[in-house]
Amino acid sequence: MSADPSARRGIPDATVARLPEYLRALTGLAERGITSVSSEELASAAGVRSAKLRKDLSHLGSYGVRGVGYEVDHLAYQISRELGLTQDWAVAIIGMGNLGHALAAYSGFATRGFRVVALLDQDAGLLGQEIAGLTVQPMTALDELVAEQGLAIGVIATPAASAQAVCDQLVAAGVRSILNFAPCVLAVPDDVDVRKVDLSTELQILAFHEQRKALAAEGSLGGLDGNLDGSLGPVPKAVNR
Amino acid sequence: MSADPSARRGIPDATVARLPEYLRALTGLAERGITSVSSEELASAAGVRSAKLRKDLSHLGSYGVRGVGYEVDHLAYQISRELGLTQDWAVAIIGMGNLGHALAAYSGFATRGFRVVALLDQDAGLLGQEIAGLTVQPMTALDELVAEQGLAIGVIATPAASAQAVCDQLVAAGVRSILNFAPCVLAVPDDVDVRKVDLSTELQILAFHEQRKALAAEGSLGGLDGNLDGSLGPVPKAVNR
DNA sequence: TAGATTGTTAATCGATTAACAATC
DNA sequence: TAGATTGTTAATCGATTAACAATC
Repeated sequence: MSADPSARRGIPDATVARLPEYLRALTGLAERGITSVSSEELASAAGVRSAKLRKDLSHLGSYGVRGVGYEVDHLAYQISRELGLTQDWAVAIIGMGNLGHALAAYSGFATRGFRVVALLDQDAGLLGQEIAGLTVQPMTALDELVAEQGLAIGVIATPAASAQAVCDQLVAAGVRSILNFAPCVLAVPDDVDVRKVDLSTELQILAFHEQRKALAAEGSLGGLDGNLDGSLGPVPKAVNR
Repeated sequence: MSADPSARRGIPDATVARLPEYLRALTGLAERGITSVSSEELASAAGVRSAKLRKDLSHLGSYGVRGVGYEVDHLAYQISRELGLTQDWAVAIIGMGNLGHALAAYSGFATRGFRVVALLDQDAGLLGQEIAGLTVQPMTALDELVAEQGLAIGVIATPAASAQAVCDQLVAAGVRSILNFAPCVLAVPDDVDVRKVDLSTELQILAFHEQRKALAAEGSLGGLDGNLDGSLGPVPKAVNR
């Protein structure tokens, strides 16, 4: 009802998911020396419609100036603050296989706001090994990491078979935010947040649409639309063009 | 209106995004020798409500038996077919840094339905190097890969700065499905599909919720809710518990 | 038949969009 | 003031959910 910041209480999930993209776009503008931006320009940089951008920003407060636009630095700061990036979050990566190894070295994890404080593995063979400047530790180090480093986010990069056990240990140690790269569903208490990144799921979604396109192209070879007659159409003989 | 398979024409995006999880759950059941499953059981394995599962499956057709449930193998096959996994899709990974290297070796990419046929890099220094059984090729190999191997899906694992150029080359070569790991928005024609996997975005979304929890915990120390009086509340002095 | 479970309906909820009054 | 652009409204669209008739 009001536009005041207490409306912050409930920012829609869909909006929260887009804030990082807005922040990235603003950072890019700032680097190019641009100090002011309209919703139209910022939306275009972030790949959304301007109406959606303005609606999203309206959930944070009223940080623009009518007739002028948004001050780049100020808006970036407000979004950072809303996302909780004005502090550093301690992150641990668990599972030092190919993926965990790459994540440890990946710069995406060194973004402002996050600090990788530990690399863990269940395999005794990897312990003590040095990766990206950190020494691989056993899972038993978790309690101490939470108590002394304020570990808040766990990244699971283990095989699916061990992911739930690792997750249980994270939760037992007090970690309440988990990023799961293992291809499986994790069971957690209500107060724990899990986000999942799943490569094969993404590929499968792409495959669905790619198949659609291939079938549509096939159909259009014989006319406007192979199914204008209302039939069920041919058995979809998928092709690799 | 009708339940016939021609309703396949428009499967909601939200449903498509969940099909891979259902398929994974069914594969798991099949491996354990289970041949029949109810919507309640399958939903629980996939981490959704049974009503949502039944609604999702109703978009594919009528593959269950009232009073009995679903035949595991049959349903798995129907979902596979719908997702386009009954054929093999040729995949190329572009950018052989840490992440690309890990993706090349990652088993998630070797899922049934996909075949990594090429690893590409712009850096001449990496060319010829062998990774996971494949030789790193230059970007100029793209046209041939599309023509001769039916390359359909490109995975961009380059730094953000080169992602758009790589994307343009993929599109020019005829690739219409792209999985983007670079932290940037890609501009593509309407007929090209881009899905994005962004590690730092995921972390930032987790940070948002983690901050919420920390503030809620702090607030509840002093009573039921620090803002019952309708004030704007204290300046959120974020803490690392 | 009696019991079980699907597939569908209808209500609810949340997200998107276009339009425009407010206002710099 | 005139021009520009925000923040908000209201309409639309799509997704979720619970309930239940259909039916094995």
